Amino acid sequence: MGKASLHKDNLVRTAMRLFRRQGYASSGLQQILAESGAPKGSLYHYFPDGKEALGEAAVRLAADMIGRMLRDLADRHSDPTAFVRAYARTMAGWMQASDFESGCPIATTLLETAPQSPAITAAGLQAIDDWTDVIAGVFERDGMPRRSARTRAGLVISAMEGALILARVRQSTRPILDVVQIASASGTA
Amino acid sequence: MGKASLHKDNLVRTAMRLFRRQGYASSGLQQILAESGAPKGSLYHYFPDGKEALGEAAVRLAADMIGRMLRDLADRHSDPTAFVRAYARTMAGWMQASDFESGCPIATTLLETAPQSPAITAAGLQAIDDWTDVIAGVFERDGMPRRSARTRAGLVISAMEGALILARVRQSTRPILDVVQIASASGTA
DNA sequence: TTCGTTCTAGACCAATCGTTATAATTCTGC
DNA sequence: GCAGAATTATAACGATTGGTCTAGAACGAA
Repeated sequence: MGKASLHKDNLVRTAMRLFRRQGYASSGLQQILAESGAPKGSLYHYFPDGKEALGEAAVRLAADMIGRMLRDLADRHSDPTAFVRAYARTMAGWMQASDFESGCPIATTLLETAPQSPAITAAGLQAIDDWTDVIAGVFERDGMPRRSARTRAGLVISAMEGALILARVRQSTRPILDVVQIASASGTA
Repeated sequence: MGKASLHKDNLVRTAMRLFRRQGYASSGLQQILAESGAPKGSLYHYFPDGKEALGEAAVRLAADMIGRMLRDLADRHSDPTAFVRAYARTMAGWMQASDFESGCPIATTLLETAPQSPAITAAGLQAIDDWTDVIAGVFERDGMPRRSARTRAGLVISAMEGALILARVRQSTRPILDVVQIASASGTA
């Protein structure tokens, strides 16, 4: 047990990478197969429901990755501003490392499929809920009321998602780093 | 003169609508042709460079639409918070009217093509620059220094782009309406 | 009417799309 | 070694992809 099927993992990882860079529809199963190194016949064995199931798995994997990263940062930073700054710096680093070709690993897929594909949309919803929990927790821990903390967390996610779009178009990490201002702003009426 | 070719306009309009809802790669030229009502032979007559040129035109049309809307709201609202609130309400209305199927008319296309396609990326860059000008103008008019105003405008755009993603996934206009808080927040260190 | 331009139809291209079915292979427990 | 399950290869499916080419229809000006 625990093998968790190397080939299956490679398929999902490769799908995530390609969906992130070039989108869901543009990434053919052939390309995913080829770049993952998984055997041709293994795709429909591990994913009998085809591409949509692979898309869902890719979104779930991405959600886990980001979620783990956020939890790690939340453990190391009690101050919300410092936390969001670390978050922004991490994403900016990824963006730069990809030469501004890869942003959020779920945004493109979701925009192409939500809400038409229930499976992928549900996976995306869980991802956003999970991230919201973590980020709101940091604000709450700092004394912010629960409801405000969740709204603020949503704003951080929105701003980050948008910033990852602007960064690719502008070919600059500036929009990403500016997101930190959301954390330190005072609440509104 | 000024006919501006009805068929060409219909092609671009239809392309914008479809790219917005289902993405750039998922929208075939056949579908665009069919839904636009334009003659089959007219596509490559008006767009000899093919789909990419159509994508660029769609992005430019969308940029114009949003730009005009923003300028109209900027004329009617001198208070930045009121302006962003009106902006958010407009976008929320569109989102709801489309049954949460259509968000930003350029985001999906850009995520699928930037920065690989220089033409589409350039069109997207101009769009964002234009919107930034309008929004920053409202903040400046309210007394905010120019640099801060432009940064804040970028945050509003980022937050709105991200909120349009979250809205589709959540099937709720809440994330969009929350963007107004960006306008009324105090600046940061 | 005639000429030249603008526009459109239609056939066709090779390539790829996601998917299915069947058969062969490899692995695992006994 | 044998049986059965898990995995993989291969071929083919119909549909569609974006793009090209040629022929001709519709048009405007002289």
